[in-house]
Amino acid sequence: MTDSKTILNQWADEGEVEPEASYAVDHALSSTLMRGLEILALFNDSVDRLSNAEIARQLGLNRATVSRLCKTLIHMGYLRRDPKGQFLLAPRILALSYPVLSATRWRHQLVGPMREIAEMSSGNCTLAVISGDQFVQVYSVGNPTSFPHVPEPGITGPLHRSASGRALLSLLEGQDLYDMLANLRHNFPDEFEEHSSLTADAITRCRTEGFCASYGDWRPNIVALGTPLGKTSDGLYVALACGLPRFSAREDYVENDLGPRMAKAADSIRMTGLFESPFFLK
Amino acid sequence: MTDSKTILNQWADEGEVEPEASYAVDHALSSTLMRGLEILALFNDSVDRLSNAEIARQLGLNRATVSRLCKTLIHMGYLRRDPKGQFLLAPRILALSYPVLSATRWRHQLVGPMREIAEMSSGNCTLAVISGDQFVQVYSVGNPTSFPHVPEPGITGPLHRSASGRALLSLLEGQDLYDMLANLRHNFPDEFEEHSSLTADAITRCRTEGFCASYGDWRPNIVALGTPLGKTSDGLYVALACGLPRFSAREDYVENDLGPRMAKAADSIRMTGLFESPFFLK
DNA sequence: ACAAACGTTACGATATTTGAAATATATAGG
DNA sequence: CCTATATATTTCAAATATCGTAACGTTTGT
Repeated sequence: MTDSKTILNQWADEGEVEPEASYAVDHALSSTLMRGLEILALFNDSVDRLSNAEIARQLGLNRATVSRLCKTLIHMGYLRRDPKGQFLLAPRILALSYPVLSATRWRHQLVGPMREIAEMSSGNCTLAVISGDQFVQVYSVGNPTSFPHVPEPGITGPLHRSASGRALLSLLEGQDLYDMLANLRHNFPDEFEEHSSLTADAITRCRTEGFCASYGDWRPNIVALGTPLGKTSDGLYVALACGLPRFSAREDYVENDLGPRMAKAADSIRMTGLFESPFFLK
Repeated sequence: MTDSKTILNQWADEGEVEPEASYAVDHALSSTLMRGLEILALFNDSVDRLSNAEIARQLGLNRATVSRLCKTLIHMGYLRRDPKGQFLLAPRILALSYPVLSATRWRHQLVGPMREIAEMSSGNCTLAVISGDQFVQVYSVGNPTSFPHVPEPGITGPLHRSASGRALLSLLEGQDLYDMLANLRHNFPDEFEEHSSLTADAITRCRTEGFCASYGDWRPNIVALGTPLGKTSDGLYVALACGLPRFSAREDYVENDLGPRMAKAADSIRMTGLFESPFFLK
């Protein structure tokens, strides 16, 4: 424990990441565009429709401003209105994602192995990549009904607090990892501290044993295993994870059976040459 | 043929749709936001990376402007740069889609029937909804490798020139259909004329026989069958389609075997009560 | 029926965005 | 290797697009 703390501190202890930026309004950025995108990002799993006033409240904007921005978003086809006048995301928003999906054709080759993992864990298996300081789920197989959330492409989550995320972090090397951790610490000061030793352990474990486990660190009722895959030719870091309901996950089984098997699956996926091997395996 | 022309003309012949708008800069819309979104929309199946200059050229913007907008998009996490400095969509863009996908939970109940259709046609089966004047594919099953494109959520296509689109059009009633057709004619004058009789026939056929066929009207080498499903509780029009390579699609088989079977499949899907039945079946 | 909350439009002030020009960096060609 | 061309970013002042106030019309709820 002290050991792992030390490792993490070594990596990302002192020093401000961005001396002053990030909260101050950066005059090199376009605030109108940001606000428009922030409106789109307000929608999520549980909030699928929003009123003008609600948007204004949440973003601290004037109602008139929101009205105009939403009108623009509707004009562009990314928003629609329900009969009551509330705003909804329009399906056309999927079109923005299409190029990302079609650029990850390699994904299809992982369907087989992922199915196997999902079956052997009686849970689901997901594929995630790093985007910014989050992981983004790109694909998933398995039974969705047994989960509190809907595992679909586009779910995002914290890199330092989930099995997927930690497996992804383990792929970062030297300065890259340092920067990312510093960034995470900066953005989630409390949370980061709370999970720092678990995160450090998980990273180390991914590198030595090929997998890591999270017992509800992110979604309370889900036990997850993560395993790093590598980096694609266009620079995406990729990891696999599998998740199962907490009640059906005996620790002994997870650590000594499922974990090693996932590591093995990852090994054989890497054999295909789809990814640049992690630095710690070279 | 003259018959079908008449039908269509009846629906949407004379009259300008929007007296003057649509090309003139609408001062009620936010141009900065539009430009930012237009940048994201430049990416597609074949164009996965763009330079600043290329973006500026395509959108007719100053390079400095593009630089700032892209910086903003990167800051928001929706764009990234490759080693050469070119811009790429970041996976985080998938996160915008997630609420749309998770809102269409009913989709999971169609997986079974869709698999069957894909198998019996030795092609693929796709689920599409209307968004604006396009259809958007929401889900697909089947073998992707035999196709020239990658069938993934997010593909968009023309409502008047594809089996999916025509099946969706058949669901629109009265004024709604009239408006949509007028809109399509306005946006694609030549194309619309060229396909008008086929479109009219297809709509009629969907309503009477439950399906329509397109022999390469959209993707030249693909024969597609479309069948209307209905309207979801939150107002989305939904249709199924199946596509197969042209060479393996004998017309007799398509018309007299596959088509009726798709119509039958659609019927039994409608029995589940997931959708509000089409007006022409009430 | 009234009050309160909401959504949209108009309009003037102003803050944000824009494009030109300059700088810096990269790429290609001779 | 150097020059020439293309590209990306920054600065800055001008301009204009955006914002918020206020007013209006609607809806909702008491």
